[in-house]
Amino acid sequence: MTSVRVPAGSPATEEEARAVQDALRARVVLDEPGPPAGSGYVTGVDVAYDDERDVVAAAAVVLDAATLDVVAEATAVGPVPFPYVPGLLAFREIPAVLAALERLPVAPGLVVCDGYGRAHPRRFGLASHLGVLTGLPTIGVAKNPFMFAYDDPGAARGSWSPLLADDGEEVGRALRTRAGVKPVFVSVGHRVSLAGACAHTLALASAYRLPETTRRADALCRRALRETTT
DNA sequence: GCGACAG
DNA sequence: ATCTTGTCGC
Repeated sequence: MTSVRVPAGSPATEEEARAVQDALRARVVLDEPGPPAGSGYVTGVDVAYDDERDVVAAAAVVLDAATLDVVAEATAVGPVPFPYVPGLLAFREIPAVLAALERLPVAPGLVVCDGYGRAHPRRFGLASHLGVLTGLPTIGVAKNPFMFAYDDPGAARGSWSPLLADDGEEVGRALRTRAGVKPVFVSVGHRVSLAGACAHTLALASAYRLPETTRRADALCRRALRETTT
């Protein structure tokens, strides 16, 4: 199991963190369609915590988008760099995720994050942040709607409805990946269109509600956390 | 001021 | 995120 400690260096205050988001937001690229779904590599990233021991473990799992076979995986562990604050999740997860991505032996391709991208109070969620820092195409697939409104999409797999901000902007989509099951909440991160993000999500989530990428990354980071004794 | 609030 | 057993079902 590849594992490495993550370097320190995070905002000292919430105000500082919000300022970082406001500064980096301008670098998000929204006018690229992104790679086509179903081919190339797709990488899932996720993290698990043990606040008692002050440990965060991240995992990055690369899948062949056509077969969903695992191509490569990497993990990284380190101290929890930031408390959980709604809207500032990225500062808690990104240092470890970056370290795990750097340990991969192959280029990640499109990165699927467990959380939001554009669907964020300041339009700069975890997926947007990771995209800007790495330059990679990224999308966010969340299990719960944050502070946005939506109508329940149709019961059929593939049905969707817009995820709307207060000002009426479509910041993402509630996408039904399995018939009759609670939808997932998709938003773009960096260099991918919303339609493309949904196409990737649907291609990755045929057997279960969540994309295979996040399922694999979730299992791996939990295991890495369990096996960490430092 | 009070509550809501991705993971 | 995390605390947490057994159980019903494919």
